[in-house]
Amino acid sequence: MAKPAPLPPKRAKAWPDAGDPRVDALVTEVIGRVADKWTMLILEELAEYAHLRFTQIGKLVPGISQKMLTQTLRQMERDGLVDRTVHPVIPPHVDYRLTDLGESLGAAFCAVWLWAEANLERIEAARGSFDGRAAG
Amino acid sequence: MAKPAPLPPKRAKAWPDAGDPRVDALVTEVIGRVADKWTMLILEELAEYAHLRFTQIGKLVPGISQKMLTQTLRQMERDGLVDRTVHPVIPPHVDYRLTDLGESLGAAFCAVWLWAEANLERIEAARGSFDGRAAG
DNA sequence: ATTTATACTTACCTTTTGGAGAGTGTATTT
DNA sequence: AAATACACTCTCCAAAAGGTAAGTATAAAT
Repeated sequence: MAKPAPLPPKRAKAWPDAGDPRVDALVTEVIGRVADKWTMLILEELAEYAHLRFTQIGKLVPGISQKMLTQTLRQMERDGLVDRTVHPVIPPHVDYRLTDLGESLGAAFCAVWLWAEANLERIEAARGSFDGRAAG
Repeated sequence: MAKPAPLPPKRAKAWPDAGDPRVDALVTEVIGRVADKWTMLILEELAEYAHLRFTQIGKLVPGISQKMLTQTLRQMERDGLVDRTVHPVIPPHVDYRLTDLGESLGAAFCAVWLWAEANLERIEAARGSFDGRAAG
């Protein structure tokens, strides 16, 4: 046949419905911004310690560079996830803590974290069998 | 002072505890892999339609290129999130559907999706006030 | 006979991401 | 007198992500 296949019927929805395309685009953008490696790792540390200073976060998050630390914290601040408090003393003293919004994201993302933890073995098994099939 | 500041006390844990560093690293890797833009968008479409073909997904996910579509689907298959069924006919016919693992990730990620949807306005407001402060 | 549908792969090129390392300014510690 | 703590910023460079466009094979529709 040289005619495009029609879409199958939708399932009963178990997912927030894709309504307004502008809202969808924004949601997508927000998720893309928020669901990244460094943001999640910093979020976790701040969820654990309530308030931390710049260099402390740098030590707690393994492998992060100063550049990424600054950049990620600025983004999180801009998005309203963290509060940044500057104490104008010498040497400088800056505290970071989660806002209510940041806490609620932490709570939501917790489910994904738990999923990853709970399904690590299944994922590794799937990869093993996939790679086995591919490589022979 | 020229001595490093000590860490503040930990809070009561509301987060899955960071235990074994190897598990942590794997969880982080899995989250980094799984929580990306295209994976999430494809996941959503497959959650909505149960089974879809390659070009159908391409049309449903706005802006995705063939390359990214193939690449992301392969990764999802390798990680055990989707099943790929090839019908050896001409022209080729390939169906994609979520596995149980994929469905469960969709369920977990749903909370983040809902969070983003629910807090869009707060995020935009935060950005507006941040940018306002910065630009003067 | 030409176009279209299907599900890709491959090669090339641009954009984005991110790491390394040096610089800033001052006060306390050694 | 020299090093350290702090919270960055800036520049340069390498690597990774990702887009575009062309190619593949074949049968059905026009």
